[in-house]
Amino acid sequence: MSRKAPTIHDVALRAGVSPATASNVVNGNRPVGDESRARVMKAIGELGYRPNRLAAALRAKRSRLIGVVVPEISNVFFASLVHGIEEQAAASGYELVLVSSSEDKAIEQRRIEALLDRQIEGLIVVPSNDASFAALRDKRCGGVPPTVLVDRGCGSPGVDTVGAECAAGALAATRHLIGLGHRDIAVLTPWINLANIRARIEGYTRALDEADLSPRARVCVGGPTLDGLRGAIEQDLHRADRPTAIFALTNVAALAAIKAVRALGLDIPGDVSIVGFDDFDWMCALRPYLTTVAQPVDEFASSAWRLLMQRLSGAARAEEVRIELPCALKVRESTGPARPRLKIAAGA
Amino acid sequence: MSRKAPTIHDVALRAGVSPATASNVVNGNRPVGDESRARVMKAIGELGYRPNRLAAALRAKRSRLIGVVVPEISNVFFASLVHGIEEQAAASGYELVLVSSSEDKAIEQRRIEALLDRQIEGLIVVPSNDASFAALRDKRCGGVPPTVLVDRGCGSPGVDTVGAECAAGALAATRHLIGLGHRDIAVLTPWINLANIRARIEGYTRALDEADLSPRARVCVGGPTLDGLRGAIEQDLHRADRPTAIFALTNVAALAAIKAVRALGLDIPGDVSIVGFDDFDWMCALRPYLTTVAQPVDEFASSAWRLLMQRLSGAARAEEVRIELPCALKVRESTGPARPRLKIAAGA
DNA sequence: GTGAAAGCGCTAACAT
DNA sequence: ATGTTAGCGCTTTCAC
Repeated sequence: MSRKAPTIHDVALRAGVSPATASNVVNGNRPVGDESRARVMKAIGELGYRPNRLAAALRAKRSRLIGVVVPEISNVFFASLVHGIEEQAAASGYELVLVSSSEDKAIEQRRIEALLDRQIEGLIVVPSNDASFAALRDKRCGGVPPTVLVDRGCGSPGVDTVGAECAAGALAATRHLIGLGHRDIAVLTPWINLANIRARIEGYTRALDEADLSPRARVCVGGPTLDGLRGAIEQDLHRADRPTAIFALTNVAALAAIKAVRALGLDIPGDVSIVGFDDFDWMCALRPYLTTVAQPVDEFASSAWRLLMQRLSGAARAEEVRIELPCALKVRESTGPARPRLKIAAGA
Repeated sequence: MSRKAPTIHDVALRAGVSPATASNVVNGNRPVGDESRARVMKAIGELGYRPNRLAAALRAKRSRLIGVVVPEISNVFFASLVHGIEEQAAASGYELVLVSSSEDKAIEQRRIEALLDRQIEGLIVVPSNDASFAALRDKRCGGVPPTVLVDRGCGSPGVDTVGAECAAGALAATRHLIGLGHRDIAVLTPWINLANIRARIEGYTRALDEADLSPRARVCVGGPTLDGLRGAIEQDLHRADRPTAIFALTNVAALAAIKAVRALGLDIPGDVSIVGFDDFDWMCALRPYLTTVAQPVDEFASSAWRLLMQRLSGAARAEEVRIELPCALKVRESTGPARPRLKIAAGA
């Protein structure tokens, strides 16, 4: 901050070449003679020149900035996703501008506008709702940069999407529970208006159907917060015909289910079996290790990046690409055979 | 992307005012007459004008971009920190450019250079090592923007820092263990060359001293990865005089300790008590709920942001500010009375 | 292979 | 209160 930083002009001056040539050795946009190149390199070293990427971006209309939008950075799932994306970005000479929507549609729109104003070249979004992207596109009349939707909004028309085979994952999980003898299986979910969640519910429903258990389907909706989810499932757990198994459709829902079951003094999986969603280290550290439907989050990140780069390089086909990656059911300790319900001990 | 976006020039033209006036209604830098203001607003609406923040930043030399550097985004602690910072940034009209150092000094330097090239106005860094910032400053000969170091590098000269009272936290944790009758308490840590870690070790050592247990101090160093940490503590656990308690100095170390103890078929806290570091939801979901030293991560974020904004506004004093926030020992279920060691069951 | 010149879109001086 | 002008630092025609 002492005296103002040298510009490419200074470099050119010192090297006795034109700014254009200096620029060309820095960016390799066009061939440069060995003689000139050497002198420019020398000048750069002596001056400690660093290019101003802001100016370069303005002129070249290439910011090499990618906007990343997630509902909640502190959610392990999204944090892992961002981690994966950042790795790719660093390797490709891009930087990430990260914003959070807090699961709020209005905030999301506002934050995305901020990203667009910054001339980001592309967008990777876990939208707060399935219609987010369509809304954005409508408002901007098509003036939206290449975008990839991840985890949510999968299959939206006109945009590349990456997601999991949620229905299949949920089907496997529910079958597992039914195979264990469970007949009262509750689903715990933050909401039901997202397609990926609906797919999970559909998988659940299908499994129930197969076993003629459809009438016993029950879905607890608790909102995005831990407390809300916990409250929702606790209510269900208080009923006389309380579920003997809970299928939590997100990692936060799984946490909520565990806490609720504990709070009632019930045993996992003795009284209540639990299947979660997503798979992270802490889920198999303390007991019981959680049975869960693992989503391939690293592949989410790499697929999303690949798709985005294809769009940016113009190498992509006109139609949207829709990637669906398989989930893996990890059977661990939180699920066990169904047992007859005991009353909750008074005062427990 | 259809036809090129309107510029402030177009707005001015349509409103019948000068670009300067249009700019002034957009930015409120100088007062504008009601008449002109209204016409500019109208033009903006009709054209769907959005300012190009890249150009504005270049001209005004104010990017309103803050660089954030963390060792590992997927680590819950850092993810929570970033979450907190992003909230503040959004509220203050800034955006965050997020990079990860992967705990690697060279990568860190490279990524920070990339941030500086983008003319970020400030830097919030969890450095990969205590000397990172000094190295950066040396290399750039003072050409470094306002910076706040968080979690690590606390007390570094010439830079604002935010951290926890690690020694006190560790002292409390170790006293708790000693009070439970433990005499062989191992520390598990990724490394010992970071000041915050050394402070934790110092707190541990002090507590040992108080109880005349100094000769029994043992520190297992396992590197940053879960597997490395787990391997390190497993070795110690295999010894005949294995520890009856483990004090893990990071959340990853805690996870490693738990996994290692489990793998040996030992009970927590029956055979081995564990105290962790940091506090997150999953730590008190599955059993046993983890006793841990909680760092006030949200306050880390808000303090760091406040400090940075003070520097940016010039409202800060010349000397560096050093903030140390208290930790809280959360006593839960993973710590219990020391019991005589039993042999590890053969074949377990 | 190299240079001269024109701006990217915006805002800060300096006018009035 | 408003307009005019210059130029942030860079890249890119277009010449040679």
